[in-house]
Amino acid sequence: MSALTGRLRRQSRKITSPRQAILEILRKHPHPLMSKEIFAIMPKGQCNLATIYRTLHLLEKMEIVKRFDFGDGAARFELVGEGDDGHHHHLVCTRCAAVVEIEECFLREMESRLAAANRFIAVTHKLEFFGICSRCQKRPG
Amino acid sequence: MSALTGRLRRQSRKITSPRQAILEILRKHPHPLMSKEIFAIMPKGQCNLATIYRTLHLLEKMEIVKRFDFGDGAARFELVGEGDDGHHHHLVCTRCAAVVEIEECFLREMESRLAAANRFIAVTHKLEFFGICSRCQKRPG
DNA sequence: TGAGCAACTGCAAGTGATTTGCAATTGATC
DNA sequence: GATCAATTGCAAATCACTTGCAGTTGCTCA
Repeated sequence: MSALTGRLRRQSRKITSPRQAILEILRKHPHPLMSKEIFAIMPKGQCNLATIYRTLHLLEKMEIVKRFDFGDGAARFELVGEGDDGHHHHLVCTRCAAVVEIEECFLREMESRLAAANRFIAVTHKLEFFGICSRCQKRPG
Repeated sequence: MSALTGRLRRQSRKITSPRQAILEILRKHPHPLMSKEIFAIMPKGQCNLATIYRTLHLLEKMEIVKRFDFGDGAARFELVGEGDDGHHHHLVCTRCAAVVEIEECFLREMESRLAAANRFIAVTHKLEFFGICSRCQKRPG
């Protein structure tokens, strides 16, 4: 935690109580969270929703959090580990939104191949898997 | 084209002029198009924007078009070929939005692996590559 | 310790993509 | 050509997210 606040301070950003609260929630919930969810988890009145959006934006730019897109129109964020670039993927249940983190990613090689073949540089990718989890398979609907 | 209208008719959907116009535009532009773009391409007053949204929704449900998400907040649609499921990926320039279609997809095997390992069924995936195209590399900014 | 100030925050209004209620219109069927 | 459900246009409503602005609050430095 102090490492994070250190990074903030180094860029002359302030350690405010909303920011601490947001980081704390992200640390306690090692899952992709939407701004709205962070807001709901947080004790009433501790911080404005707009501030959560602004903070997440800042933390993303500082590479302290990573943004994920599950295609439902709401961005989700996860804390990035020390020395990690946060790159990984998920398997998401389309019924209940349960999320499984996926470690392996063998697409780096394909990135370079695509970059060379199409004269692109700085190629990255976004990949998410979707399906129906075992619990939801048993439920009707 | 008649194959498409046939599919519409079979589900007791009507072949209306807005729908024909939309399908025609998608056929002429084999690239992912946003609703807004389809609206702009279409001769003024030929069809309402809301109708485009509704039509694309319907066509997607009927698997006549496929939805893609480039992470910029606007959905894009492509016509799906006959007998094809439309599954493929793109390499998108983050500066000028140029799009390269990517045929190969070797993730089907990984899908089954993930499904088995996590007890999911009906696993699919969304994958897009992003980078900077050669033209944009030469421009400042 | 406290003055000074840039960085922050809350609030409310604004965006931009997409959806929806409803009354008028229009294909498809007979 | 009548009939009727499917469609459309229009305007208002959503939803996630952003922004202007005036009032706060961490940090720095004397």
